Amino acid sequence: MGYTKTEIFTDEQNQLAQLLKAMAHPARIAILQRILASNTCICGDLVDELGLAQATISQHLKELKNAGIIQGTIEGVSICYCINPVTWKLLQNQLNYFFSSYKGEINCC
Amino acid sequence: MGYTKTEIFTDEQNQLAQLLKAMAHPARIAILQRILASNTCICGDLVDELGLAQATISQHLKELKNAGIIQGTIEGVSICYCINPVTWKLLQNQLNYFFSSYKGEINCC
DNA sequence: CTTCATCATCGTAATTTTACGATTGATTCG
DNA sequence: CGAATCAATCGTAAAATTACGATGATGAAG
Repeated sequence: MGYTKTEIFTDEQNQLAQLLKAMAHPARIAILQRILASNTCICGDLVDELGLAQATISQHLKELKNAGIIQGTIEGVSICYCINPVTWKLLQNQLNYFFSSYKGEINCC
Repeated sequence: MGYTKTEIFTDEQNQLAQLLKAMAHPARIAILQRILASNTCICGDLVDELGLAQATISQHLKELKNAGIIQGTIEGVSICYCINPVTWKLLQNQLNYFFSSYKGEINCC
């Protein structure tokens, strides 16, 4: 064992877990905050701003890209990343749905 | 290496990442959905409903509890879990703040 | 007190994640 | 073309995660 048993869960559960996992690292939170803040896209500035090696940043960007949360386009010699609006909206909706199903603390525990 | 360099990130970034990580597994999503659905708390029903071993469920519950997302109280022979309203609200606020800072797709990429 | 039921913990194996140096690929500039 | 720059990829080591059987602890029931 050691791998996640995705086959016993619903597609929705797996998808939400995958999106959350892609965000669940402080470096990737920082990258997303940076992209959200400077609406214009960024690139290897991250290597200077965060204290991580270029290979590591690239790896984190790849994970965010694989999850569909960000997208990148070539901009001359550098690469420009920004939010993927489709996935972003989807994740937002999933989370809204999730949190809205909490009906407050109804005398339990 | 192989460990996360938490010291180079802000407390907020680390905290949000930790909460998301606690949720970022389909089994834990399923557990939370189950707790949210049946507002009354549950226990080892999860072992029957999800297709995972008892030790595995217990481990997932422990992670959710360590992150402060759920809390459990002893209820006779079984244990009753439910949402920790404080952390739940905190996470919701953090995420709302996060998503609200997205200003739509402004011609980039 | 003994047995049963429920859950936590221990120990362990397989896998994944995190991080980085080194290298490669692509594009711009001189 | 050659040098420089930026980013991806490769290879690898350390650590964390996932899963489960076995065992231990605690309270209920007889």
